[in-house]
Amino acid sequence: MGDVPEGVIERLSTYLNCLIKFQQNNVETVSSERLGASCGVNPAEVRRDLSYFGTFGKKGVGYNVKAMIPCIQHILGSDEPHKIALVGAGNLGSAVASYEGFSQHGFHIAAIFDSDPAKIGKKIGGVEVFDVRDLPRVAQLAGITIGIIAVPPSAAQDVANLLVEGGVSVILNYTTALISLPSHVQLHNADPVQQLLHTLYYLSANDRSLVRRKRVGASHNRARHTSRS
Amino acid sequence: MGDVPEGVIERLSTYLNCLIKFQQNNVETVSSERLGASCGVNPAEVRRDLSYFGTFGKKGVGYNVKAMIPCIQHILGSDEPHKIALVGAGNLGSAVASYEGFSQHGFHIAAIFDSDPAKIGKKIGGVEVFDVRDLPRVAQLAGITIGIIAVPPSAAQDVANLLVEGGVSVILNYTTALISLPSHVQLHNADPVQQLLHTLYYLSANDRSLVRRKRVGASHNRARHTSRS
DNA sequence: CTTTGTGAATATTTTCACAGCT
DNA sequence: AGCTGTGAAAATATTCACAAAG
Repeated sequence: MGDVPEGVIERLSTYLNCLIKFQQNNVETVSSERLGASCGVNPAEVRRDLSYFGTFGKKGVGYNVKAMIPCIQHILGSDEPHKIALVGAGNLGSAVASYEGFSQHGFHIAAIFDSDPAKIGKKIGGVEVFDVRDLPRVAQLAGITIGIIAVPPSAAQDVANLLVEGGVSVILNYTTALISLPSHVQLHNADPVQQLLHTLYYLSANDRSLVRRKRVGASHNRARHTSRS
Repeated sequence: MGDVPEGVIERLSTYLNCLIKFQQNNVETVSSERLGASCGVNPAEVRRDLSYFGTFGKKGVGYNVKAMIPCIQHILGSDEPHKIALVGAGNLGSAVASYEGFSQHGFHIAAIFDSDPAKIGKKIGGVEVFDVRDLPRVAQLAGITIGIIAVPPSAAQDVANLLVEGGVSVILNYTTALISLPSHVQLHNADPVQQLLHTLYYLSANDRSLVRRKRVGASHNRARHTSRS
């Protein structure tokens, strides 16, 4: 009953990142050992992760970097273009809008939305700012599939509703607000506070637990990594 | 040999968030069922997660919202203040600097760093911008434990090295760059592209896999959530 | 000799299901 | 009657270890 584990998909996007870096350094082939090392993943896990989708390597040689990249892009779906609606043209919105990394992976900010009349009609990074009330109409018209919420937390749920109405499939939420969504829409929380919070636990030796623990001060140290959200 | 699973810690910060929202709505007690529902987590998992750290609930009643919050804060370590060094005073840096959510959880941006002479010496959100070359010295002096990288990707590794030299324990990386770090420093990647990439896989029906799959078009739909990072 | 792809073994995480407290 | 806390079961995920390929 084993489908592709969620972790596999997360790691795949990490592998893709690494492979792109390898390519930039003119590395032609990588072994699962090398790829794993650069992502903080066990080599056997790299091999199994890839084996869910086919066989990509040459025994005795490894994986061809150049050939691998479009394969993973295809698996993830980043070989097709995806249109983004960015909501919120404030500080954070502007940062996201001016972020160069999107286009490299087929993402395209198609429209920006805000409620501030002073911003509506202007352009940010070459993209027009629309009235947020027009969001559902514009999003549907433009075929937007991804929404990014970069507004104050108090407005986040309203914005989420408009995005759903506009037909998006994925919402990336940069606020601390808790968002409720119909189950066919994916929610991904990217609030920096949330992200920092759970790293704190691993900071100082764990005498934090309020109950006697099994192994105290044990080794949770094999190069702690994280990515996801 | 089972220590506290990493997932538990991630969920804990989600529970905290939910509990704070419940408190704002004057909810006095929550059952694991209710808390779980609002976080997208199975009630039994909520109970087990909490049980790693003690017993917090009353049988037949549930968990006291007000009492629970400081407990989780203590477990995570967010009851103590934490100083942040923010590197990069551009668009993204400014967005992070003006983010109100930090202080609520004991985070405090103690210093901002940039390499642009035009920015050095100015203030952003009341915090002074220092020369990035002074980072190690200033960070050590101020007792900074967390570094946030919000510079162009090409400078990210250099910045990371300076942060390590400055003695930070956690680095939140907002760039696409791959960062190498000594194993005693926690790395957390928060690149929005990475975050979006792996959601794509779940977007359209999965005919993406390059090999025949077991159950095609199966149900991966129990209200897909994400947070971590 | 090197490195893949994968059955089988391990380890971890989640969920069930229920005894026991309030 | 309602809900927690937790053994035991089930489900998932990771890692080992090796046959087969280049």
